[in-house]
Amino acid sequence: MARPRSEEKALAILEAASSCFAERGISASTAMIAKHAGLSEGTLFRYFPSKEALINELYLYLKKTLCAYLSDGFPLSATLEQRARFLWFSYISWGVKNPAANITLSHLDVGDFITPELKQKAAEFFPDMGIHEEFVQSTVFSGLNRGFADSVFQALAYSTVKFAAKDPNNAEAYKHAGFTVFWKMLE
Amino acid sequence: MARPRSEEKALAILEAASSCFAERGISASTAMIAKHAGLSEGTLFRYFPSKEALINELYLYLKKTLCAYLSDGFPLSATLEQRARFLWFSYISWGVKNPAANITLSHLDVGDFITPELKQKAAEFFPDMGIHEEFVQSTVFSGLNRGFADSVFQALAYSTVKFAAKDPNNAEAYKHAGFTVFWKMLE
Amino acid sequence: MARPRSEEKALAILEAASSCFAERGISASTAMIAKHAGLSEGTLFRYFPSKEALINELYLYLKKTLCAYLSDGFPLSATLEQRARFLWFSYISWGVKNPAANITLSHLDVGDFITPELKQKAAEFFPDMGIHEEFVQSTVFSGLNRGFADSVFQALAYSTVKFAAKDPNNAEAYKHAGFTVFWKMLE
Amino acid sequence: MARPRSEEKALAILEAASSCFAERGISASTAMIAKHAGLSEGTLFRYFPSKEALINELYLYLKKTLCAYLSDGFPLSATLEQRARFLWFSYISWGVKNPAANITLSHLDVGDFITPELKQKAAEFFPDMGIHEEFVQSTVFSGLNRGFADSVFQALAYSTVKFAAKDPNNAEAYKHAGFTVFWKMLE
DNA sequence: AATGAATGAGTGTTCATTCAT
DNA sequence: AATGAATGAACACTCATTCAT
Repeated sequence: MARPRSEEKALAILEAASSCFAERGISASTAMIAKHAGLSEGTLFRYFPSKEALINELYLYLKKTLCAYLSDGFPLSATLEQRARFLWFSYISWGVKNPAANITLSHLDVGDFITPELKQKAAEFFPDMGIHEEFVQSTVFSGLNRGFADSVFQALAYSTVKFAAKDPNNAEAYKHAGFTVFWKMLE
Repeated sequence: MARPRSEEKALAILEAASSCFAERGISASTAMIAKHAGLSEGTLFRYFPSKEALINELYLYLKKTLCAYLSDGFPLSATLEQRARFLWFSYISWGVKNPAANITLSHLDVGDFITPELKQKAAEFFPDMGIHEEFVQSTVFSGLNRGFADSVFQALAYSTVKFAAKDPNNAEAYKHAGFTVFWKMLE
Repeated sequence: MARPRSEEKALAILEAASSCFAERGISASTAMIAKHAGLSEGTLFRYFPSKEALINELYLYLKKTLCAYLSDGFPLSATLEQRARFLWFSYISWGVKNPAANITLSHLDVGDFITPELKQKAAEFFPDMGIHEEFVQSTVFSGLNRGFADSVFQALAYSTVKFAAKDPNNAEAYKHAGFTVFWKMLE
Repeated sequence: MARPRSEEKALAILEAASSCFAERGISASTAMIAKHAGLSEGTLFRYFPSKEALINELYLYLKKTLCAYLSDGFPLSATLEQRARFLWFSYISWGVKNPAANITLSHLDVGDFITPELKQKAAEFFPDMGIHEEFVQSTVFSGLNRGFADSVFQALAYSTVKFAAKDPNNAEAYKHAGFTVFWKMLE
């Protein structure tokens, strides 16, 4: 099952999977995904040996994409609040711009599709923004498993994106409320 | 008269569904659920006319159970902090004692399986604890859709339960961290 | 499986079966039939040992009922045309008054649910109206299996009832057209 | 390119459906049909998206086949009697040669499986043989719904085929008797 | 390398029939 | 005698995966 060369097709499948999973849940069929990608049913399996493998790769792909977005322009040497603010609003902005990706990621993060190992691996993509350390040393989370803060942060972000997307007129209010909560957690 | 329909079996199905959904997601099969409940496949459908109906009833059942747990001993006339504290620790305690129920509820609350109407109905089971109002009028959430605060609260609670259950030695620490965040949101 | 005494309930089941089969085809469920008869699912099987037996008894019941209707007032010693006319218009009248029975009988007569032996037995219920002989000796059907004439007659009658019921304004025209064809067959 | 979808298999399914429906009625299972066609259950649904669609296509297929048979050698400019005679004997001959098709068509024509629209569409396959007009304007049927004449004709033909097939020694006699009735209806 | 036809286990659901009550 | 809960085989249909082309 040597991976064929067309990176473009692999990407098309990942994007199609993201949008199908967002629309129909993880039970969206491989046939539907292949069709959305403009490929035939069998071809999908030349790029991903199984649906499970596709799901895993999709998880990594989405996290990488998100991570690249967050890194772009990140003010590494700014104050903590400035960095946190940048992180938060970038995160939400990505979610609002990529609703399918956001929904799919929330499905994948909540379900049992992704092994803890893979989640750990994905977490490592995130550049050192000097925030995690603050998080872990904050009054609230000090001494606890780093994943806990992540988990709370993500859940907060998913909810914020969901409500901002559903009620665009108040999007800014949701974003700021979310940030307020986030910032309180760091204090 | 024929054998009466047994409430016990309906409960067995609901419990089996909760544990199967927790383990396999909502796509766990009705056959698997029936087997876990110790019944034949057909019997499940005498108690619940469809999988969808089972899911809806399970949602109400779990919310009711949770609600009863929270109401038990609730200090109606205590200070806000005392009430919030009771609510939080009861919530987490229930989740830790009923991990399958907690996971299943998180699946149901995040997915599209339950209609907003049913969610609303379930929300009405909860006794008036004088907390919602504070929540909604708090500095953070004032003016926003009430569902947003709920959603954030629940996400926080689910994460807390998850980590407390996974790492029982530090359970207390997670619970207190979670409460701290919760309380900050109310201020 | 001794037949219980309540003849009334057996009749209720037969009538319910007739109306359910008319509405839903022979695949109407025994549960539905029992419900229409005002009985519980299991009770049906105390009166008829199986669905197949019910179908067979229903066939005989409907044919008997029809036959009694045709016999009522039959002018045994009138001319052939008068007898034929009476037979025809009675037949159609019964069908129009008992649409469910008519539809159910047409289902049973056309399918393979009823054995030829039973059909033969049912045919013998019909009183000697001195018409069959004419039929068999008519120019058209002389020398052929008596069932052939029956079959054609019934098909003609079913069609006539169907169209008369569907288009009541022209019911009389259909009846007379049907009779004309019938009469031509006897000449 | 992958294996092309084989017209042969679609035909095998249609033929299998025809024979299963003839034997067991329209409730014959898709599994049985697939097995008779020498295919797996799933394959049937690649050729026909649902049982209902299969039934509809089968109806059209059988009507088309019958129509092609009737058209072959039809003496378009002969006298009415000659045309009627050709039509009748061809019809019966086709039915006798294709007993399953004849039985299946009779089930489909009498039941509620085929929409009036589809029946209308199938009727249009039949070439203009200049007989319908005579039929509809005949003394007997003039002024009545065209479907009535059709219905009577078909019922007559189905009965004739049934008896001719069951009693081959007298097949000719049944055919001629049937034609006599048909012809009387046209006069 | 790409295709899509073929597969068969699996899905939610129905139903004739049995049997404990 | 009557009930209706319980059953499990059967149903129409889906789908991840394989493989001939």
